[in-house]
Amino acid sequence: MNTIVEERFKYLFEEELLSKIARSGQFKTVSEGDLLMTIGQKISHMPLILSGSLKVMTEDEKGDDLLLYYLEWGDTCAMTFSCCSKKTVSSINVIAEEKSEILLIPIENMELWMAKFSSWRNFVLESYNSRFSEMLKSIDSLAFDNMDQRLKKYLRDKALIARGADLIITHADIANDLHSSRVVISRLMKKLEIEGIIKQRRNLVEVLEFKG
DNA sequence: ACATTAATTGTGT
DNA sequence: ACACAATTAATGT
Repeated sequence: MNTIVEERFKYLFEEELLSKIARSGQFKTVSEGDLLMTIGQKISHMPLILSGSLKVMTEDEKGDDLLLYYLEWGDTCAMTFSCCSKKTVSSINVIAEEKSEILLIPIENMELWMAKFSSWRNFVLESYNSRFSEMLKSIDSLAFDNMDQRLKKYLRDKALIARGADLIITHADIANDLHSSRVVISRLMKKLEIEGIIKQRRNLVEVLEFKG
């Protein structure tokens, strides 16, 4: 497992940090649908994603899930970072999108490494930044309520994560992730199909844009 | 292979 | 948003 940590982060971190990561990190594999973190839970570790992808969501008052963003390898959870200085509970749900390998780092190490390693500091800040701006975009398009854009982005992201154009998914699933209703998704999907952006059969969406 | 059923998708109001 | 029609996949006989 040392090897996979190196592979992923060799170019980001110096030797000393790499070995500390490998030593203090707790390796874990999760399979699709596994819950890594739920709202209200105390945060004791921050996850580094080695492979696979995770889905980060909040809940609204009604308990509906709202997708915030995906995490892929090389990412870390920005929300964890914002919580780590104070002892706070999670305000998000994190579930595995697919079979994934992660490394759990105790949050005590965060502050330590932040002070000691500039590469770590950069990594965390960078990650925090990009997640933050992604969330801003999400909120933006949510406010303007143009589902078109949101759906297209969703499909693109999804195809990227699946590393392929074929998504095994139903309209209802999409509607849940996007906080919309199945009917409007169906209508938009129909449009996209006519526009030649996607093709679909039952339980399958092909994103034509993503093909070699 | 066929019929039955369930789940997904399409459409009009 | 709702109801219903049409289509497709899953299952049993």
